[in-house]
Amino acid sequence: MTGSEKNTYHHGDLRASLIQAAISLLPTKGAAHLSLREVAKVAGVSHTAPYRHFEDKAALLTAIAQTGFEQLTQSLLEVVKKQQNDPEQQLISAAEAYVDLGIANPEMMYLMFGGVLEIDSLSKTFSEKSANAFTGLEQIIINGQALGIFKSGDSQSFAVSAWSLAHGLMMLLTAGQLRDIASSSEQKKQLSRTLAQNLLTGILK
Amino acid sequence: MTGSEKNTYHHGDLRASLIQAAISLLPTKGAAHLSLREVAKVAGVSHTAPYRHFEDKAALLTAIAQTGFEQLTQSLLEVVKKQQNDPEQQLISAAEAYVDLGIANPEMMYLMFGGVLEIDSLSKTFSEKSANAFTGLEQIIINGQALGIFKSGDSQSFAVSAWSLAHGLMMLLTAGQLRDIASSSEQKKQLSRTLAQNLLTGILK
DNA sequence: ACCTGAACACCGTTCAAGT
DNA sequence: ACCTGAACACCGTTCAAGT
Repeated sequence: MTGSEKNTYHHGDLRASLIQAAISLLPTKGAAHLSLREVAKVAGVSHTAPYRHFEDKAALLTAIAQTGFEQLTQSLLEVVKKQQNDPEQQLISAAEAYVDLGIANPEMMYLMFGGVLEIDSLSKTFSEKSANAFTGLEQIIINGQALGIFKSGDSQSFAVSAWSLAHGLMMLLTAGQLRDIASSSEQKKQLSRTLAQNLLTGILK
Repeated sequence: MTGSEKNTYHHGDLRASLIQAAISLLPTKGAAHLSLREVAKVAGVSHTAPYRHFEDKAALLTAIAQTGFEQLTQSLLEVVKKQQNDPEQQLISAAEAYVDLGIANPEMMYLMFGGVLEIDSLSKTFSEKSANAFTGLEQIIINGQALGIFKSGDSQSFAVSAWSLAHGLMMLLTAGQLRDIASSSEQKKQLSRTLAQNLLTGILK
């Protein structure tokens, strides 16, 4: 018992255990109905123990959302690396990765983007994490412009366009608004590629 | 007292009064923290009275969300009518109207799209109301194709593209994710027009 | 330093009872 | 038919107390 085992239950890194417990409950309970007391129970501590590690429930939820933003940033970075020097394909794959994440973790998406958390509470998380994801997108655009593949001009508005398109599709799919159009995972991913293509080539004749 | 006044407080149309009370509380309390007991108090009835008119809290929230979908559908219809036979301008104005609604009612957007309600609970509302909004969009596309302004081809994917773009931008703005790029209402509306333009003309050279 | 248990002010929901 | 009040099983949060 010199450290090879977590000494007992309540010890080690309760903060991390609480985050882990909350993430495990998220898919079944839903972002809107996650209870701090149940998280504590799953972590094996009393319902007041979390207050030594988080100021309140919102602080715990923010910590969870942060892991979601990290996941999102990482998926996008992987996509960019795998399609080196093909900005067109990068944009299509980025949209697909975004939709993929929503399919896999709908309740995490609601937590990150559904207004569960106050905007101010997420401020720091956003500035650091979701800005990174956006910067990745902007780099794809700027690179594509340098290669002469994309139109020159307002790179920021191009990046916001791509982000909005992918984000909107992901949210509409997650909320079930497009279930008449795409129900299976494969249909959803196909739709994300088609939409990215539409943004690339435009719909004007 | 032959009908010119609502007989007393608890009478007339409590169902409508409850919906009205809930809508009035929505902006300040937030979709995530609206309490049925407080709605009842504002409506001037006991906290159990709502159960004569709604099966549960979710049913009340669904009724509120439905008014949101009606508002959305109506704004889009107005836009279409005001820009008759100019599908390009219709698409730009539709995006702007969508963003406008989000600016005016952020908590309503969270209620409609933020995962507060179960998908099944919204099923009927969606089939009837948000399908209408989408049908309006599709009509813009089909009309534009008939006029030779838009590319021929998959009109449905064009409509979903426009919807996703507007929806994503609105949600990102509402959640504060784009506050470094657009903070004032005018900047947000400008951004919506720019993005619609990007979708129209494409970003590929 | 870290955790517990009692306590408080809230919830949503059910049900017998009142008019 | 419609509404009320008590009751139940939950919440988030605070605080004195334990180790």
